[in-house]
Amino acid sequence: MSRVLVVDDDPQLTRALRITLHAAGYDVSSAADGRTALAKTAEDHPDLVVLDLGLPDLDGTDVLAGLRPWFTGPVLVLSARADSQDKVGALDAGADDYVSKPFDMGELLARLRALLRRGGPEPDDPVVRTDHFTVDLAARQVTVDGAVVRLTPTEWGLLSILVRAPGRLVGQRQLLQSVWGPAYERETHYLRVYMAQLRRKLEPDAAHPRYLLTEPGMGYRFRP
Amino acid sequence: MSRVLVVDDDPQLTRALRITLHAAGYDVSSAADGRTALAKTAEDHPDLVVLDLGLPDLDGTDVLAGLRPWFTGPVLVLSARADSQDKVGALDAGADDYVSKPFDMGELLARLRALLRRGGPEPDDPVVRTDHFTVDLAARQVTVDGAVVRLTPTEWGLLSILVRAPGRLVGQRQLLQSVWGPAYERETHYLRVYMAQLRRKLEPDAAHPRYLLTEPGMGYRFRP
DNA sequence: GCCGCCCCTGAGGCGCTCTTGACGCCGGAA
DNA sequence: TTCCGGCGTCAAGAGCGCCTCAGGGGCGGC
Repeated sequence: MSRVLVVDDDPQLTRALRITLHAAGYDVSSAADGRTALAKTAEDHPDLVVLDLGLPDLDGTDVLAGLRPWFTGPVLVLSARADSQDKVGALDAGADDYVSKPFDMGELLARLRALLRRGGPEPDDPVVRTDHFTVDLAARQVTVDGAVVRLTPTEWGLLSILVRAPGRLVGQRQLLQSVWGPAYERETHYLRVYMAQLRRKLEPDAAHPRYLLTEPGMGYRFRP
Repeated sequence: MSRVLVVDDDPQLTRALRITLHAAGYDVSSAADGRTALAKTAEDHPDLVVLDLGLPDLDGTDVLAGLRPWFTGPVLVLSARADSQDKVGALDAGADDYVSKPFDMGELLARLRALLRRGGPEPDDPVVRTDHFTVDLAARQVTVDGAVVRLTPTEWGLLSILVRAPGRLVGQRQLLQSVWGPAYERETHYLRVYMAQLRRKLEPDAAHPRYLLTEPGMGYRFRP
């Protein structure tokens, strides 16, 4: 999960942010003044910094200036001042967003999500490779030994689910629900037919699958 | 110089934004409703979209939904509503920033700068070439074997989306949403008619497409 | 008002995909 | 051993998606 550094000198607000962010699934660290903030950012390399402008030792803009030359992640500025002039200053100093206090926690979280979505880490390598075939999830294309192989929509639906959970067992019910819909939970025969087709198209030896494995009574598993 | 698309149904505000943004050095185009917004974005591919949520034809969220699958630039949402719930909804629907009306023009400009700074320079090669035809996305012109070919607006909308995602499969829903609007998601027949026209105009052998490929049941793909 | 272009709609035909059924194999339980 | 449930394979029909061709209607230019 993403790591967030909270910089604020108000222990109460810091605590509230810690709890909320942690509950939202973030890995949180904090700093109470500007120097610590700079040091911790250099040390931890967080994915995002939440920066309060009112700090005891340094002006918030100075922290921004110290951060920006080398820190490439997004910075969200918190401030008690709602003046447009302050916002413009902070944004032009390198902040990516500016939220005035008091703020709504839900909105803050949404803004964090938006920032992380954009700047965030490359969303998992969308290409899955094995020794015999590759699956390009973004382009929706499958190649076997370098040659493009055409899949039907149903085949693709099945394969993409399995491939997105490499090594993990995917239950039959889950596969049927995702590909055919909730009404088809019991049609396990469909799975057998289409898994056979996928194996014929992808496996080097369809009779002895190396990548698309059956877990009898449970479901199927993609082994990279 | 960055290109900005302003989507708003209030002519007065649109005009004010046009003037201010132009004075700030941006290249501005505008749209007064959702359908036009989607079409213009697909055609012009601006660097940034300023989107008012209150539009006459579509809900602003629908426009966002139609944009997001393929438009990678930042979207700044304008809205008369300051409710946190609305902000969260828009941000999670894919907006990168949210500004409530009335707003300070200086702040808006600062936020635009912040968004564009992060989005970075668009290294998009505006000319796509194949052995048989050339698509100039900036000039909106297509040449086949050196001769200029005229496309209708709908044909161009379709082609430009496909050509901007070379090698990638583009779903029929996404194409219909982007070119015709969210209400036409099911009209797959439109796609067939216009793909046929594009093939007649661009492909060396329309009956056996080399560049504009059909993926039955899923969508279409441009193969460079 | 007339004309041309563009968009939408419909009918027909074809190929392919999904679905369904029948059958054999295998391992475990009775 | 026999029975049985789960799995894999093969095959065939129904139905749907796709392509082509053609025509009507709307809108803007002249």
